[in-house]
Amino acid sequence: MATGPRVIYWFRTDLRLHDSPALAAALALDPAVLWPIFTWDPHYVYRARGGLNRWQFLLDCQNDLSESITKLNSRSKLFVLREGPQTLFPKLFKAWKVTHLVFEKDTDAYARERDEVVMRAASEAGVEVIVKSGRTLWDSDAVVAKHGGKPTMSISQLQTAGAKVGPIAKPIPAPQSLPNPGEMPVDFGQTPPETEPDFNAEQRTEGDAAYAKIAGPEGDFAIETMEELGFPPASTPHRGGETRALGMLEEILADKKYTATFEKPKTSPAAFEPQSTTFMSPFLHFGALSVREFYWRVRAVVDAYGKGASKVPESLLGQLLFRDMYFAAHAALGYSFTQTANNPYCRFIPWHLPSKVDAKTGLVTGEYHVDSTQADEWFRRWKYGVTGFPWIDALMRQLREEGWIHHLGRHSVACFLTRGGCYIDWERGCEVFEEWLLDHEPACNAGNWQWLSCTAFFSQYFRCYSPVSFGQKWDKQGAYVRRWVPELKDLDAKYIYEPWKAPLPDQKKAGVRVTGRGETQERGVYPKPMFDFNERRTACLAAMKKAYEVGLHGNDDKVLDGSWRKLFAGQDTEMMDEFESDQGERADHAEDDHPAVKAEPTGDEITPAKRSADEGSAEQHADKKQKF
DNA sequence: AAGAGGGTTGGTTTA
DNA sequence: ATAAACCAACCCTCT
Repeated sequence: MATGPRVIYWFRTDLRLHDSPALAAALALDPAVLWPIFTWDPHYVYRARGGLNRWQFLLDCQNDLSESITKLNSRSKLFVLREGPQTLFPKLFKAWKVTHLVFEKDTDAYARERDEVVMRAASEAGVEVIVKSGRTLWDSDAVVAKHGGKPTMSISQLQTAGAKVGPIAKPIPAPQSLPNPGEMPVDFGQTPPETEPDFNAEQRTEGDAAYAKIAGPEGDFAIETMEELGFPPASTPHRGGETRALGMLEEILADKKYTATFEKPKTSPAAFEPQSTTFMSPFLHFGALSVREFYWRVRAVVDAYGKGASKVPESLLGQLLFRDMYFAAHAALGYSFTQTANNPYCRFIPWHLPSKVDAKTGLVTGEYHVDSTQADEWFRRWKYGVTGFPWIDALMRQLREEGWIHHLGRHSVACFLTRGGCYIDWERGCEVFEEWLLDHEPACNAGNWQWLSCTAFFSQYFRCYSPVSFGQKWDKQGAYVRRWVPELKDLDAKYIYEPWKAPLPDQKKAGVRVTGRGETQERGVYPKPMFDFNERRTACLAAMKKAYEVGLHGNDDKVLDGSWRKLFAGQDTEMMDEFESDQGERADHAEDDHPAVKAEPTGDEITPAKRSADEGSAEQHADKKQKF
């Protein structure tokens, strides 16, 4: 056996060979053997929401990386072990006689906990751990330290703190060779994963064999397949991998004008095939593209372009700064950054469908209270793209099928679900994005939902996206809507954003009937709008004004113990209805009150009569509130 | 210290 | 057709 360091390089969200400070540090050890491994972590398989499209994208990234590793050393590849890292590593350290464990830092709240456990085990086993920052422009922990331990809540704060950390590191070239892997005995017992609760059970339709054997079905540490995971095929046309990412980057950079003059607010959310933005975000998420490689390559084009180049924050480089801002905010706050409860920086708004919070841990459980069956119906119609507003429905359908929509499209649907329509908790939308986005990043997703819902980062709640006008501004003829809502593809452009206004002869001519509430899959039927948007906008605006006046934040005692309701007493605006513990009380009034909002188990069957009774007028809600 | 100005990305009406 | 003014008015930073 060769002497020298016996190194595990643990790949996680850094599925690349180029510009990897952690991989460079591993190779600098001059290892006698180096095992590039990936551990199949039950947390992501069962406890985090992950849609088929993102699983496919991950597998693409792993396969591409593995091939690239094999090109550098025909005896090596990405070795995948099917067990949680917390239990696996202590066994690997012994069985493989490991001297060093090297990985890239991950500041995600779960990742930190996981890595703490692994590092403790390494310390007990006498294994040296090397962790290098490589996922962001600046080490997020260093940014936080230079920002007084506080989360970065604006671009200027991030820039100021970043400047104190130092210049953004220049990218490191990919290695030219890799050491051989050592022997890989796995004659120890496999610790079975916790499979309950399983947030992804619904999509696991083909029989879960993810953990059947620690080294995979053939015992060769192969990369998983969708079949092995129990998943049907993904629907997205977008494919992952470092090779693809670097190829796409070259194409972007080749268009110097596009790269240098990019202004995010001027890129169209209605553009498709191709989209108007770079589509680099899913690759950044999995680390298939280094953000510093992206930054410095763009920077070179911008610097050479000279006058006329766009500026931070609208520019391409500005977009990368936002990403670092959210990462540093998350690094500072941990789990509380991705929820309202116990988050001092997140405004409390009494939205419908609030998260259930575990009283012991203070963390959201992944379930929510149905305080209003009407709101729950709106939420489902929003999620599945049958709101009756074509612009919103097109976006949600593209998101579901492809795992990606333009940033401004995300603004539209997020505003619509929260402060500009449904008045539903941003955490509900955040969870749907978590499931469906290829580029889902816990920090960026939560941060952007807070931004759009005006609970943090942004507060001009009177700037409200119209589900009609905003789409029209970008796409008068409605090509985007026709692509994603084919029921409407032949409708006159006059009505494409408001099909309910189309006279019957026009509907007939276009082969569509605008009717119902999206409950049917029938061809040639498109639902009526689920509410009068202008009415809802007015109600939401008034409610936001009230919530801002009350001025509570997620960590306020009154929020955590429920006594916040007193501060909203007697007001006449939209807000969270009573639920559960309050239910005995509300039952007393239920008979003579408003039947449509009576607490019912998941009301799929809301009659039209009920619906009109509950159709969210502020007066009705006021009436109801005063009784309590 | 009060007030102006800025804040990646609104909508509608009027000139 | 484009641009400015208005809508009703948020928070934070800077001077």
